Amino acid sequence: MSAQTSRRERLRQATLEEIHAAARKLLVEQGSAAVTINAVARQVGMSGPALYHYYAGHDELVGAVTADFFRELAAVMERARDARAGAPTGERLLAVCRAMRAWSVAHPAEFGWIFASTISPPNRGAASARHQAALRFEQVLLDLTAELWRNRPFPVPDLAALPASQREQLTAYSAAIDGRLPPEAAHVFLACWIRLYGLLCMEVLHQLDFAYTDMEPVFEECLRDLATALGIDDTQGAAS
Amino acid sequence: MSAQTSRRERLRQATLEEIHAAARKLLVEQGSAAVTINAVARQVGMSGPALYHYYAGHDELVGAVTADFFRELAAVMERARDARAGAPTGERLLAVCRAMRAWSVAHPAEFGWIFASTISPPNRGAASARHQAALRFEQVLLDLTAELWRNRPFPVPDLAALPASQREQLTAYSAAIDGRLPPEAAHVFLACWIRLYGLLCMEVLHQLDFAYTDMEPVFEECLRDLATALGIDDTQGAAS
DNA sequence: ATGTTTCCTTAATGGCTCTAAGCAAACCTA
DNA sequence: TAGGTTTGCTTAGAGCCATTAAGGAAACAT
Repeated sequence: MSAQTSRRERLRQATLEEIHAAARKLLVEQGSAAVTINAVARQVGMSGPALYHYYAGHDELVGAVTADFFRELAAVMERARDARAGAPTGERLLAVCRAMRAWSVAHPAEFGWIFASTISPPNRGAASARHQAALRFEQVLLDLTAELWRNRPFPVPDLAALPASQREQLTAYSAAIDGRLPPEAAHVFLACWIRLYGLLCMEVLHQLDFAYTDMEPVFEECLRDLATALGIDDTQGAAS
Repeated sequence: MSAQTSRRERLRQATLEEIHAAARKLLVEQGSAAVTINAVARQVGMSGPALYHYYAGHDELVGAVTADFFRELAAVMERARDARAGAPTGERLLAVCRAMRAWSVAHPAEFGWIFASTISPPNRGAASARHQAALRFEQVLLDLTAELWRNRPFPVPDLAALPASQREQLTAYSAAIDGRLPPEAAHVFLACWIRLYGLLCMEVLHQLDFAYTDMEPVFEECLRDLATALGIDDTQGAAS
């Protein structure tokens, strides 16, 4: 294993990229069921079982491609954050949320894989690429929220007033994120996360078509709620 | 076609029930992918293509079973509503929400089919059993909310202050439900619906496992928010 | 120059969806 | 009650899929 990437290694990486691109193309153009080992291999120009030199099976291929999507989404969010490097934290957080929605709406099939997939065993482990990518994704929002908390703590509930079960879970989660948010603040963070993510899922999976087809105003409304909960004074107008 | 159910018809119904039960058993015990035409037929005791006498294909079978789940969920909610026939509307509404969660958590695989499924073309039509069942399901919450609105109108936003797109959509939806809620009230109803359904999806699809494993307190918290939004004074304590 | 590793191939097994062809029992009707 | 028709099933088969096995040829390492 040389430190410098060998020719072989470069070729292999190129092939992997080609495989991922083929899988994504099939997903977007023909839906989830069309992403089969055989179809992907055909698209790439090799036949069938050759793909097993790159992935142990269908589930692993799907996991790798899903991790790609996660990374792409995280990258889009990070870019939105970094594009406003000097701006107030709250403004950056809202921009990140909007970037998240923009990507999700523009890539519904990909978002569907990220969210609606039952996570198959090979991708369940904490070491899996899928999980790593999910962490990075979570991190973007967590970082900004922690920054917000440090700069100007937002209102939090009284920890003692919460049910014991919830208190314990929040304490454990606070520890898991190295105490960057105390349990009470983690409570608010998770509540925001739930509303944001939940709304996006409803939109992308078309659960609200019976009433809403254009969800943009609903999303902005949700964002205003979150801004209030996080003590972001929305002096800059919400983009529309 | 006799008005009285013929012997043939009774047998056919019994077979249909057996098929549905077999499909559900496979779903619950071995997951979504195990529900194949062949496996279901094997379970029922007939072999393969016989099932095509009952359903035109895999999608239609899935749609029929999913509609069953929808109906079962709706029935559970209706029962919760009717068990408190004399009680205040708000209390009944909360009971219905809790019943909805109880069923969903107790039947995650079934809920997954209801929610997380991309709705396949044969089940997309407004006349499909799936859609009918979804309507009945929506109805339970809508009825109670409309009753609430008639008895003691809850606070609503100013329609004129909403974006034009949203205003139009709410007006159309209000008309679609025969004006039982005016557009402003429909706005509040839909906001509640989104939070409730969204949270449930996150829970059942395990999107929050990284922080919460016991979501019961989170759900009760959400319910308190909804009660506030709907002007339900929660004098009776929330069951815990 | 030789042995090893890597990448790919074809062959084959067994499962899946779905169509086609056909048999037998149940039903209606005359 | 004898006739044809409808219904419920069967097996056969085409074409897809995932996955394993066996082997060939090129690239690489020494």
